[in-house]
Amino acid sequence: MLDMKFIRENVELVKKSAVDKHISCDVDRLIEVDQKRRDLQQQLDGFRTQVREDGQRVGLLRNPKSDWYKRAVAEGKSEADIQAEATEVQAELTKIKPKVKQLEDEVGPILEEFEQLMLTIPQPADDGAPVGKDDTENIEVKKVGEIPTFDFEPKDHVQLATDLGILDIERGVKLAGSRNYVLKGLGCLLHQAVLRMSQDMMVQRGFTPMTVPVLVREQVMAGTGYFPAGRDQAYLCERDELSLVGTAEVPLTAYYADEVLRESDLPIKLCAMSTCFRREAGAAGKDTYGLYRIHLFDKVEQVIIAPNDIEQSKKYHDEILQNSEDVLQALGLPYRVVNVCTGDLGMGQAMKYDIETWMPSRESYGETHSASRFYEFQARRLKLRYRDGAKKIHFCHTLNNTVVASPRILIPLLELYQNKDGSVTVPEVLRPYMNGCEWIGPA
RNA sequence: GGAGAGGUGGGUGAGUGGCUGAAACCAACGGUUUGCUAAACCGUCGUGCUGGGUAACCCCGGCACCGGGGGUUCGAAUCCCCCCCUCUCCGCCA
Repeated sequence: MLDMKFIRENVELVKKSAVDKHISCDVDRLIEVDQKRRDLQQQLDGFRTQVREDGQRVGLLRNPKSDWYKRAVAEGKSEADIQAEATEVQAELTKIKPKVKQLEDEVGPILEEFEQLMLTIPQPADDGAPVGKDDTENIEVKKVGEIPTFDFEPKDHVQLATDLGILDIERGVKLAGSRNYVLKGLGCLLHQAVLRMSQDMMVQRGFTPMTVPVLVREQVMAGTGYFPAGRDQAYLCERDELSLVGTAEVPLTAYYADEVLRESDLPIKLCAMSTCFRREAGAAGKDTYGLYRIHLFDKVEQVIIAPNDIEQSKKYHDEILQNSEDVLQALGLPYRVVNVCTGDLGMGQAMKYDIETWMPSRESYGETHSASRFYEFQARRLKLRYRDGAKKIHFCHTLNNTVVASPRILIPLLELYQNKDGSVTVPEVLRPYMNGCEWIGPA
């Protein structure tokens, strides 16, 4: 969410940035509703002032112990006069009541519309983000690692893992429909090893590991920017008014919502391993093969809650990017980093780096990580604030990045570590997490 | 699921119809005192929206907010209704 004052003063900029992001929103209507809201509020405030002041007078005139009453008596007014005055004032206020009620009825829907509209205005992209229409216009920032060549015909991860008996897509679909799977045996252990290794790295780097709810309230989804626009992407448990999160970013970022932190508490660095649920609505027919686009996966996520300072935000953005790069380097996977263009940025993101890991079967880099910086966008929605040394309150800045998401990361991992005989070598860093297992062979 | 208690400012907690946006205490911040620490004393100390003046940091007003939403009343933290949440006991399950 943006500051309404900022929107009022930068209408054209806000409009343009929405166009650049390919997000439709009605800024003109917002300006209109805002004006109306302020006009009505002022009228209403005027009436309320009168009701308060005159109402108090009634009370004082009716109270023989009050100064007002004594003063009136001193001025020679009779008991009857005083009571008559009170009754008169009261009668006037009774006449005002319907006017107040009418204004209140008018302002209610306006306020509601105002709030709804505010939620649809995207965060303008940072100058550092390239302007572009979609992911084809993202700009490569760097490439790390060699793309290996095989001296045999490599298998894709589905073939490979199915042959090894560590992946069962058919029965996953039987249990839960398309885009589901079952990892078994060493496949399950490999999946968990990647997650555990990554989490340990984050803990070593000072991130507090958390176990968080993955079924959260509406406000938490809206606060992080996933609702209302992304509603169709979430699994809703409507009976309980809760939604399954698509990422632990949601509960982590909202953890301190509605609170005022101390500046000395910042930055707050959190990470969480959680299951992620995604409907993938509108993705029908896209990436239907294998473990790339699935409804349920596990992910270690990192979140930084930072002070309201653009330079620091940029610094932390680099930091969370580096953390994830280090995970890929530890795993020995070749990847590249792209600066995501405006057309591919989400609602609240000012800037985003995606990390794409080389996936032989796709003959391309595939997105495995997404490092976003939001400035105040999420914090405003969440009322996530801190008090500085001068006791002034500011909204925090928030950032997040994938540490590792599995099984998607198993696609490059399995494919790149496969051997001619159909076995897979376990990367060294993962072996301690797999009881020393060095090698996955046919069952 | 049943019974009871309760939700008030950063915290504890008073307040049952009227100068109460809210006592007191604690924490925090500023100051005095001080060889250091500590203590004592004085002062400041909610948030949001909004109007106006100098408009960067500032100053003066208005309104809203005492879990949420409705209602009664000239006037509601205080009375009534609905909902949510927390705690305790019982039951049930692990």
